[in-house]
Amino acid sequence: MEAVPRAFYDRDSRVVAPELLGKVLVVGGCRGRIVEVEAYAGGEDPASHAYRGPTPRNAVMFGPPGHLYVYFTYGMHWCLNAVTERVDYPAAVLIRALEPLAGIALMRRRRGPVPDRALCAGPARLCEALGITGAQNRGSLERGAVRILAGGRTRFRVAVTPRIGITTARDWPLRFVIADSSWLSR
DNA sequence: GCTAGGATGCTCT
DNA sequence: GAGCATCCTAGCC
Repeated sequence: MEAVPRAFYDRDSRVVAPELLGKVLVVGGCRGRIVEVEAYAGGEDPASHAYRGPTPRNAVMFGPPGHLYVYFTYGMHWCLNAVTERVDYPAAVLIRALEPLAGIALMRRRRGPVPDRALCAGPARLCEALGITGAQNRGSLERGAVRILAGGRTRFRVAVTPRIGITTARDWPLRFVIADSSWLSR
């Protein structure tokens, strides 16, 4: 199946985020359906890493859409974003949970003894399950080692909630989930 | 089932 | 030096 084209990402992150639901993320032999995302919306979003302007860490958010923004947090965890919007406008969508589809034995080995329900239910958990680290930062989602495929499920109900794990702009309704999925982070 | 607290180090002030 | 887009374990219902 074809990867989602760059033009898909070249739109408002609040539009791209719900449209990523149901699509399939591929890394090597591992695949998972995207069931939970959060939008981080450019310079006007005080919860965004890019809110205070460009830094070495967030530089990729100011670059072209359709690339990976992978950052390290809490001293031990990696999290994965898809960069959206035009060059110089910093926005991204955080991938928060996947429904494991393929490569599940490898995911279990990487994650250790956790129930399958927790394999990819959280932004740092899915990065560990898929072997994603800062080495993948700036990679192309269209041509790189980590890709998102066009197509996927489209018949499901989308629920919108506040974002998780932030303190500023906590109430903005920018978390999107497949409502009846049993693979969500909470 | 639930909550509280600790791990651990990079990033920016 | 403070804060962090998190996760896991221990302890207690």
